Amino acid sequence: MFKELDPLLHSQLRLGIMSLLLGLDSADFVFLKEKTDSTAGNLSVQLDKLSEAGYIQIEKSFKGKKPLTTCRITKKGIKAFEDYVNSLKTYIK
Amino acid sequence: MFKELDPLLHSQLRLGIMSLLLGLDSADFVFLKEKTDSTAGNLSVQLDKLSEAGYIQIEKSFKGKKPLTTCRITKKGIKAFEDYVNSLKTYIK
DNA sequence: TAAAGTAGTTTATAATATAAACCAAAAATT
DNA sequence: AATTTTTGGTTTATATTATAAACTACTTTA
Repeated sequence: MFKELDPLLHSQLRLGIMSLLLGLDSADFVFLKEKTDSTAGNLSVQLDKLSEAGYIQIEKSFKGKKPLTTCRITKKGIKAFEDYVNSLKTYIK
Repeated sequence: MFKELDPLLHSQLRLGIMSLLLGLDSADFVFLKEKTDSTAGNLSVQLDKLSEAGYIQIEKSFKGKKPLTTCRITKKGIKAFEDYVNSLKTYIK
């Protein structure tokens, strides 16, 4: 009947992050924060969860003197997103 | 960018309930429990929430000697579901 | 008549999302 | 040059949620 919805992706903010990353080579913390209209704290936590699940890869460096957190979606993340969308389709016709 | 996802519908079980009710005139508790593969407790709670939001209408009666809980989606519920699906589309392309 | 099943509700618990508070460094202001 | 503000985050606390467990009331079956 209905397929399970990956709880890691069934979250507004995490889904937004993944949606953005899917269409880009990479995105940094500030960009994601602006596009998802989230608070830094919430974003930080959700990025960690996606990273721990292996759905994204996080690289910390510096841009000049400022910290720079760069995120990329992984193959596993792409697969998970696709599966999630397919599962969703069992609910929305 | 991304539209808000109605938190009342952004829940696996409640979305499943609404999805079922959308395609039927009505459905009873036992039917919904089987189709959504949920526990009675969880189903009871989630039906109440949908009902309190005005997304469904619940009617309690008896079928012979057994209690019968019949649910129907309301116009408001249909609208909310449609809005939810449209919002989702901003995330899944 | 005792045990098991049906159709639920209520309550407790675990997980989640989110915000608030915090930190270190850099940049801007006085 | 000292103080304030901003930037780019992390950590911790809180409120909400989902879920399961426990319970109720009645019915059916053995």
